[in-house]
Amino acid sequence: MDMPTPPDQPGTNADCRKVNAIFGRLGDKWTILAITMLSGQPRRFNELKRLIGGISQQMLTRTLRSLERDGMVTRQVFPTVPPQVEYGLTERGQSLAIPLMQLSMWVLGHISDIEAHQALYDREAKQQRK
Amino acid sequence: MDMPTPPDQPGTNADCRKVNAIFGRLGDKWTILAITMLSGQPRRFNELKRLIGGISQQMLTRTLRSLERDGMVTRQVFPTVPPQVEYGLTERGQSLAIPLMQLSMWVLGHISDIEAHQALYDREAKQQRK
DNA sequence: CTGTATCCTAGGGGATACTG
DNA sequence: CAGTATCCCCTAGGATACAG
Repeated sequence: MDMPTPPDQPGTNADCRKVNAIFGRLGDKWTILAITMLSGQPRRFNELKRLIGGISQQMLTRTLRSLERDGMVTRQVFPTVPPQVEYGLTERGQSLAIPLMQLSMWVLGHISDIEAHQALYDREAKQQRK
Repeated sequence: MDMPTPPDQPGTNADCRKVNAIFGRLGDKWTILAITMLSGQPRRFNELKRLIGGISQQMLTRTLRSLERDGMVTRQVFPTVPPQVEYGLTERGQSLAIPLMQLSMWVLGHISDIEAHQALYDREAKQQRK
């Protein structure tokens, strides 16, 4: 019984919020790459690391943990002598991969146009201020 | 003729990189919300601000500038006495909105499952360590 | 091989005040 | 009303060292 009006901001539709939270995940530096590399076949930790390329051990661990927490990825440990851990997409992870790939395709199809537009924009901006 | 092997990291497919870069944009705190609010009809600055809710003036400006730079959004200034600026989606912006909405639908359809899985995961993790 | 613990930095993002 | 300029904080993410 405290807040008169702003308990929930105007257009802050709860749905939009949630969607955005997940997009934040997907948009982080490695998540999409990881999902992509896992679609099709399960992969071992270092195999993933090589495939992704440029990711630090720690970030790969973090990324995979988050995905595991979301139920997107399974983690199976084989207690062999040098321990092996295999990661794979869950059903949910695979179903996510579908709209994800569609969006990826859109980006790939438009990326050169976008980059051209950025270059143009930057050129105009530079001229304006000097 | 310099670099023997690592000029481009292993799996660092250039395509994946580019897709990821755009996803970083989409995943930032406000971009998706802004695109969503602009789909359907153009909006004025403060109108957008109200609709989105919780966004600072500066972040709205930055977000819109980025979208403009990418050619997703148009900006039209009406030199009225209190200046008015209207933002709208370009054709490219509208075409992006399509796969974006599909992904949003996926998230909305799975968000409760995901949250449940997270809660479960957190509970198990907590028990394990204490 | 896989994972955790530290430490550190760059930049995203908020608040506020000021301008045309 | 729309936008810029400052200042400041917090956290994503890298490097490194260590452990099972």
